[in-house]
Amino acid sequence: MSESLKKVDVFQAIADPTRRDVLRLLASKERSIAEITSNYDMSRTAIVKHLKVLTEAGLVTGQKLGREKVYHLKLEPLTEVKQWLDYYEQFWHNKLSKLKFLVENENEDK
Amino acid sequence: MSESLKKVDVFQAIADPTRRDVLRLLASKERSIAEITSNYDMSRTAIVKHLKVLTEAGLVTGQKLGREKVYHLKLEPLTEVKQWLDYYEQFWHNKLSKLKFLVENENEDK
DNA sequence: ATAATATGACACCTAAGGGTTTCACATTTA
DNA sequence: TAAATGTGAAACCCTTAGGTGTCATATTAT
Repeated sequence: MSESLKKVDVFQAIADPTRRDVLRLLASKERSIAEITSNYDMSRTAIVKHLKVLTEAGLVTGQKLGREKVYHLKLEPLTEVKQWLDYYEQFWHNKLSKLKFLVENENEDK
Repeated sequence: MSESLKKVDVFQAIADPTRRDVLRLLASKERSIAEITSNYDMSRTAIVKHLKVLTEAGLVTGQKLGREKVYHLKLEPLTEVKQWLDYYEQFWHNKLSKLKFLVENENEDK
């Protein structure tokens, strides 16, 4: 038993474009709430809510340093997404290469 | 110009557990709406809505055969997810292998 | 022809998601 | 110590998500 207090599903956490963008921001370096917020055209409160979701999904953690709270990225939960994707990769190589060809060359069955 | 009429983001489409499960069902074989519905404790109408979302994300397609409508899986949109994940894999191998070790062996920094 | 089956199309409900503003409090900085 | 900065927390709003039930219609099966 460990790390299982995730209140938010990682798939749900990454469903929102803003949240994916925040992850991208934190990938380069850790940032304070104010710093993150400065990148978006929305209120700090809204960003904090997104950070809460990301935190509960285990994708970020925040620690207080003085008066600011600095968030950094945590990649572990992405393994779940990767594993989920891996399941479909078996079909990928069998079918997708063909399908992709068909799609790119459009309506073959017309 | 092709396939770009996706009204629903693939990340949003896979955010719902039921929808991920429907994808899993369709991975084994194509199924009619009634057949899909029989696997869940919810109304056909609800399932149809999920199928609509999946369709608009490009993850499934349905074709009418007689009086039933048969859905089958389409994997292409998952490439977007895969690419997104790949971006983070650069950190994965650098940091995650270590992190994973730390996590699995719990609180090292205590 | 009739009955059973499968789906389509609505109207409707409730909770949750994503956003806002406002105010209070803690911590720096001048 | 006074002002500025960064955050926490609450109340509120609107739209959408996910679900329901009902009725009509098309297609099989008896």
